[in-house]
Amino acid sequence: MTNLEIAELFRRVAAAYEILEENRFKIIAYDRAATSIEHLTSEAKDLWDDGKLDTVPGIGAAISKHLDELFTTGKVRHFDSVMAKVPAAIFPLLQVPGLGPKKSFKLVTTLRLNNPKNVVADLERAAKAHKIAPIEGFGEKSEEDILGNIASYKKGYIKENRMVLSEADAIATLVIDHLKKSPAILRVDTLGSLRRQVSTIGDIDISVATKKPDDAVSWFLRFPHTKVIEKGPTGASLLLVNGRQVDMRVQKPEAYGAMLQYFTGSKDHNIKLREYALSKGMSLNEYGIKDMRTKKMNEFATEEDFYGALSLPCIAPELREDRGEIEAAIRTHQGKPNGLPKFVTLSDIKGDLHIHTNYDLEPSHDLGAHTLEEYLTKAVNNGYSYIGLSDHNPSVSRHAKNQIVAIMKRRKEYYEHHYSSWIKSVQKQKTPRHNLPKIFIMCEVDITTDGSLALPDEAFAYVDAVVASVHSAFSYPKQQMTARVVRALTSNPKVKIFGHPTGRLLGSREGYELEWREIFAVCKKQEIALEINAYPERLDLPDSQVPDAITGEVKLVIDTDAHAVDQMDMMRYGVSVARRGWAEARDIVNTMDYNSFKSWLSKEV
DNA sequence: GCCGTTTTCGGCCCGACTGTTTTCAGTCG
Repeated sequence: MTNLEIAELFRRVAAAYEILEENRFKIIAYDRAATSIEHLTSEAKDLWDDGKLDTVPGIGAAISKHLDELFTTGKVRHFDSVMAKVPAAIFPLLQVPGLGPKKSFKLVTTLRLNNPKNVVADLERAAKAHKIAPIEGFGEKSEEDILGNIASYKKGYIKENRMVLSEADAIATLVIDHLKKSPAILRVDTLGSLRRQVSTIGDIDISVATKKPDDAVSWFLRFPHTKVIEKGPTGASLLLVNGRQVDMRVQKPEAYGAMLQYFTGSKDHNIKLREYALSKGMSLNEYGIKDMRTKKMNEFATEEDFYGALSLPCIAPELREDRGEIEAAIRTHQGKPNGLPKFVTLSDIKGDLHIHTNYDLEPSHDLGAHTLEEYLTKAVNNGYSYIGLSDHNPSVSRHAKNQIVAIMKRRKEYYEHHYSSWIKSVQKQKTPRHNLPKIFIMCEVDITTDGSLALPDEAFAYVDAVVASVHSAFSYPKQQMTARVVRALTSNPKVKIFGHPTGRLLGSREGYELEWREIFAVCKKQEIALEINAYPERLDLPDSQVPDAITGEVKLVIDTDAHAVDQMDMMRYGVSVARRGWAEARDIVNTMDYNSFKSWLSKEV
């Protein structure tokens, strides 16, 4: 039973309780347990195996006992009996936007929709036949809404096209640049998932501090768009030419901090924060903080002041996911250990170890677009001390073993020769040599289906280190996939990086399944770094798994997988992933200076 | 049903929006 299935089960129990008019806090408890299970980074079953289920927030004695039964027998008699008290056809309806337990129950019972398999289609037919409007509590408008919502349900609204971070970033930058040109606008920030640097973004939300809201809104409306979705005194929404939506909210400077905090979220963070505030006699909302005794509302110009009023240090947006950041902030405030992390920053990064040049080694996958010299120039501009040339290995199907060895030898000579020529030419321009980036001759090697590496042993003499990655057969069962990866990671001591470890592609491919605890243990023992691949469609390791890697004492490396020089600037997205995963500079090997990094890379365990 | 830095009992996030209401219930983020 997967975490998502358990969460779904809890939500159904909560819905059944809601219809049965159970204690509403019990309903909330089940909903929270569902969310909590959903957000876990390891399988609940694994935690149960280890007897660690009681560490999961929202899982107490009662639910824990139910999960015992679930993992032992495959079902929970108590849940079955609760859900049997309500019609089974309500559950599919909960997936339709706008329909919750109460409305679903009313519809199912009044219209006698008994078949859970067809209930959505049956409801649609009933709506078209105008059988919904006469039902008590419904009307013409809600009948119409139900039809519209069923349509969007059928389109799969849940997976509706979210953007990758880089796309959202690019759009937001254009809008922000536009807004900053208005004299009425004093400050501009992103909000929501973009500000928290989540891997995928729905709408772009932007806040503006202004004393002249009307001027700010009308200036915003001058940004090129196809449609004004709404506009009012507090903000406006535009549909852009590319089909994306941008919302802008305005607030006066004196109360700007509370709005920024509220709309940055996440929802879970805000809920936890409001609970904490309440325990101190304060009530939070998007306008400020209300003292429960005096009923006085206090306004805050900045987030620092807002959090400060709660006796907390300002929590970085990347951490606001209710993954323990409020508890950590309390400890920081009290001067206790295990407080908020000392974040890694972009300027801590000293090199990029996963770069593809256009040197043609007749590879298994894509070549890069630029020369070694062009990447070196970019590395100078980015202030790097070193780069790693990690082209894909030569194609195995098109070459004999000795040909591959010859290619790798030739390549090493090519890179060394070109690097020394480049150094000489740059030195003629009077740049001191000690500021120039060094190179590591590496290779991104396929992990083949049986777990061997797609590079002959003899060829390892011509590389400093290897990035091992899976590029095929993504649907192997978990055990087999784990054995395959473990074999690859332990087959040669020059394997130092496990590239894009989950294999996911945002919006198009789920990652493959791995027994992570086993992978972490192997990486720790072999001193192999897990890659945080900064490519926006990858962001892999995912941020949710970074804390587990750190707890498992596994080192991380942030790489861009650049196939062109400009892509080296995607490093910041990888840094965001690390920050969201609470990583500090000491957790990340490419924050080391050249000498330390070189000795780490060349250390053979 | 969960939970604890004023609590192991007595609380439990907050407001907006919508539609059907005539003061509120349900849903959402």
